[in-house]
Amino acid sequence: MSKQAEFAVILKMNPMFADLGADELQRIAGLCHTQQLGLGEMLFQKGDPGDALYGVRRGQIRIETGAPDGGRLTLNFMGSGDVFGEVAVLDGQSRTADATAGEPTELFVLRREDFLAFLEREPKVAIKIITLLCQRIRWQSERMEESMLQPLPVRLARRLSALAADYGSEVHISQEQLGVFVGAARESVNRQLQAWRKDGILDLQRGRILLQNLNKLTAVARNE
Amino acid sequence: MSKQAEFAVILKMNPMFADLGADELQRIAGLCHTQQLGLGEMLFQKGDPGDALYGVRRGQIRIETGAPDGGRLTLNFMGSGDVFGEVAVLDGQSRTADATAGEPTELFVLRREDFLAFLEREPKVAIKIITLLCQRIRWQSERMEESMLQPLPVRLARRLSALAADYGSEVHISQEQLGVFVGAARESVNRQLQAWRKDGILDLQRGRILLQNLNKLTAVARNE
DNA sequence: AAAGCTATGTGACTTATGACACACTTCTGG
DNA sequence: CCAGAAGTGTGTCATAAGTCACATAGCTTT
Repeated sequence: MSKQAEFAVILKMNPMFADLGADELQRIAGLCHTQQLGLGEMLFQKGDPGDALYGVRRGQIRIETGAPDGGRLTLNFMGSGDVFGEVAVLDGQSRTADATAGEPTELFVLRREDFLAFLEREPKVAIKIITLLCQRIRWQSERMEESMLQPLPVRLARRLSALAADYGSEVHISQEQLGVFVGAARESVNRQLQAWRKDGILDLQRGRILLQNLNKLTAVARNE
Repeated sequence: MSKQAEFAVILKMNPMFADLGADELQRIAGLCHTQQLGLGEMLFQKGDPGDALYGVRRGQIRIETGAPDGGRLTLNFMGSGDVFGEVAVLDGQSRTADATAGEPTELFVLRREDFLAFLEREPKVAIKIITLLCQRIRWQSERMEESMLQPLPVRLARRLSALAADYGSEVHISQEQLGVFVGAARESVNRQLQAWRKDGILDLQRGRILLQNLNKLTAVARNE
């Protein structure tokens, strides 16, 4: 498969582009470049202009930010097939976090100027993008309000389920970072995890959580 | 002033359109119609297709929804100069609340089909709209997460300040509805308001709140 | 292997807020 | 003008979650 075709498939997986037609995606993918990064190499840092969208072809990118205590906190991992910077490519605002390669990595790059020129030539696609952004706005306003008001166990279960979807039943994350993700104190996270461990829903190891009963977890996530 | 020019001014006040040029706004305003509503008449109800954006020329529209207990809850008032349905006009999704006229009302109407046809003819405007939507997405994701985690006094102070900006120092709202706005129990709202009353920040009457020291209130809103 | 750092586990305490109960007040319709 | 509804004020209690303090366990660096 050509690089372009490969990129089109990756874009198709992203909700932001999923509703576009195959031909439109092909033409967007035709605008792409590729870029190599060595282990630990920095892709961009906080404050850099958002001048491109990236798709991970192979390797891993860590999205991280300086923590208040001076340490570093990893906010997210982007693995093969993940797309990030969809918003930046559209509005050009500066990056809000750092991105570095956690492994040797190859990226698809869609530059902002190329994409905007394309949208100007293809207003129908621009309108589809507008529709998708609107959906995202609605989704955000519904979810956020609802989600942050949920009790800790629900937020935690949702986050763990999401991580499990990406990384399988063995989630490699510290309880500290999990606390940052769900906006809770480490101790509270620990207490909830302990309770679930006693119920056999999961098991705990240093820096790792082993999901053993994802069904029960998603039941909690649904808050039923 | 012509109706079109009047509508252009109203649109310009809305952050969604504020960055557009005067000529572009004029042309968008040229697409508008007007509509009259008698007191209590319904503009649309929950579930209706979002086929238009509205600007209030005179009168008042109440955005409300059926409450779980069967009563009705007013989510927002739109007065002269307010614009609503900006997202619906772009994505056509169904309305998420009801809208009825709280007074005899005259509206500017910008129909979805007209606006989309315009955007297709003017891709540069479409791209500006995309940029604005992106800003809104960013603003939402930053604010929401932060905002819902604030303690009640901060959320309450922010909401009151916002209401004061729209309606002046005499805010006509029940403590019950204020509770819905900030996601808190009526009693908690009452206790906080009592505390502020004792500090001379505001005074309370049935169905009304009189802001007497907006500076102190905004200080609380900044959470300093 | 010793030392030391980082992550985890847990108890004690505090605080914010929701839930319930009830009294009191103001408004509104017949 | 009266009855009932709607809005408000307040006390009591329960609970979720943060904070602090400290013990323990597992990696890792000489």
